[in-house]
Amino acid sequence: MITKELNKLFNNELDVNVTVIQSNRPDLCDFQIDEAFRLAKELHKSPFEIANNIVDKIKNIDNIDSIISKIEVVNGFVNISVTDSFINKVVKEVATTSKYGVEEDNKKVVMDYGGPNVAKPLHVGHLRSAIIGESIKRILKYKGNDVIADVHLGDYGLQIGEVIYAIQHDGKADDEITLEYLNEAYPRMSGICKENEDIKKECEEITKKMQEGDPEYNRLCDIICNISIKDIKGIYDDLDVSFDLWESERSAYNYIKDVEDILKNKGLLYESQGAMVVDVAEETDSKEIPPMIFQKSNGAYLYGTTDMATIYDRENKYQPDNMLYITDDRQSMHFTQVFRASHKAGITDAVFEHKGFGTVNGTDGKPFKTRAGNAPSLRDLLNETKDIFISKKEENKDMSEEDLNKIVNSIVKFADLQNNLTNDYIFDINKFSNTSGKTGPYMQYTVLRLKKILDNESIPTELSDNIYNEVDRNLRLKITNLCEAFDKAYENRMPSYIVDYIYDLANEANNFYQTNHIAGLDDETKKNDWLYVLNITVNILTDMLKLIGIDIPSYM
RNA sequence: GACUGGGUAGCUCAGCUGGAUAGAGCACUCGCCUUCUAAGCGAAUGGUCAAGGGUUCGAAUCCCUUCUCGGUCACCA
Repeated sequence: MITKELNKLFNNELDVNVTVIQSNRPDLCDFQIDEAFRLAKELHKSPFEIANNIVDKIKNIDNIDSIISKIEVVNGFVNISVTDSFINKVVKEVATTSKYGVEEDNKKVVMDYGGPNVAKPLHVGHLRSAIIGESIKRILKYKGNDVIADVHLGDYGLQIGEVIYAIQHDGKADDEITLEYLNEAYPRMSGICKENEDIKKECEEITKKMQEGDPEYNRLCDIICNISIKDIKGIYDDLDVSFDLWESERSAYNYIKDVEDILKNKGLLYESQGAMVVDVAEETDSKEIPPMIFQKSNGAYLYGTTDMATIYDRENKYQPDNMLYITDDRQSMHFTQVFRASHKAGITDAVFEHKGFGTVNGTDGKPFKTRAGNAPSLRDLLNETKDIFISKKEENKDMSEEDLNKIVNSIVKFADLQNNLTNDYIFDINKFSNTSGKTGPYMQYTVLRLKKILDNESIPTELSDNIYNEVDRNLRLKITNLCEAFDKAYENRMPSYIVDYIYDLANEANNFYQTNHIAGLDDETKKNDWLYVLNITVNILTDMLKLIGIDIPSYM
């Protein structure tokens, strides 16, 4: 918030455009302006001259002494330090403004994340889409946008055909179709279809007939979906991941015909190698973008078809400004095709965004697999994390399920979201169960111990002009930097910027905790000031943690 | 092969729309619990930012080349 205010103030007064940024040399100053170097060429003057000029102008601003305590030119950089009273003024602004001063936006956004496949058990790969998507959704909402989140189930594809094949060949009665059976049948069939072309063809045939409305296949599909969705909802509930819509591939089938007509009317659909496709290549492409396959040569529809139909449906129902997808980055080609085809067809003019995240790898750097060869289930991972956490301390055995769940979530989410989401990462259960250092539990612990101080005190509403020591000052400065961090996360759709901010703030707060004791303070002003600062710190930490899906347990 | 994303401390990663001395966590070493929760705090150690060249006042960051590891490239999602 300080850089924003200084930028506004300076650019009103200066004849050149400058940008104030956080200092990267805190030993020298609080803020800096690097513009002199850039302007040197433009203005044909030396950077030193320009920097001095900027400083002179700033020094002449009315009442500037109340804001800036020191401003000087060092090696062409303009170094600025602000007064304690100005820091306190901004801390008060942050504390009393709605959403700590984060400015609102008002777009309508449809988000598509989670994307679990019915009949396939959730594995660690699904963790990423769920928690990254959930966090981005909360960030978008916090910014004031109208967000509609759709889990968008994969419930009508080949995997269902494969499982139906298994059910029929295993001679399973309806009541014998259980979650355990599905968890076993899908990976088995998936393996068989890779080896056996004939069986694969049969499964494809079943899939196609189901999509064409075969009553028996659709009845079995219902059974499979009901069982699987119940399980999926249970896990998402535990992860505190929620959706406004539970639409799916299957629900998109209602709109395929409409989209097909539009494509035909516009002459965009044509036959190629037996399939019906939409050409999406553009002249500026640096690589070949193959056409989007709308309908397979055997008549069945694909992921791209249902995605287009879904886009058509969303446009009709919500007229969103943006449609945002959170999936594995390996799907980026698919989305390029779908987005282009949709814009060409004119079924929406919404801005499409695909945020592709990296793959979860094992400690060997290869896609994560258990010894049995399949990806480990999400449920197992969460349980194992919980067990390891409980084993860390004797008292943990007595924690409530609710608190344990909050901690397991914080461990898993904080570990994931602190990474740059576009990169792959190595999944290591030891890292995911770590509770000290840059981890979720560290954040929760920080909040709890600060809260303990506030518990029996009344929270002051006034803040004096004083700052009492360097640690105190650092904490207050960090508080004033929330808006910048938030906006960076918002604009880039990257929760990791918020994670970084929370971690830095918690670090400063723990530093403060260690250095400055409030209990037994005689100086009432100092005590009030510190309570004020700690209170706003706790509030910010709590709210920002909430944005990455982390709640504070009652005790730890 | 084309396109694309990586290669930064022993390990896992930040930093990448160029800025002053490259940062965290884990691990290792040393201090700090009669004072609000030690799941904490402080200090120390650890780097040719894959290699080479270029642009620039300034490069981990931008450009080129090479090496190396992933991923994608028409009927899976």
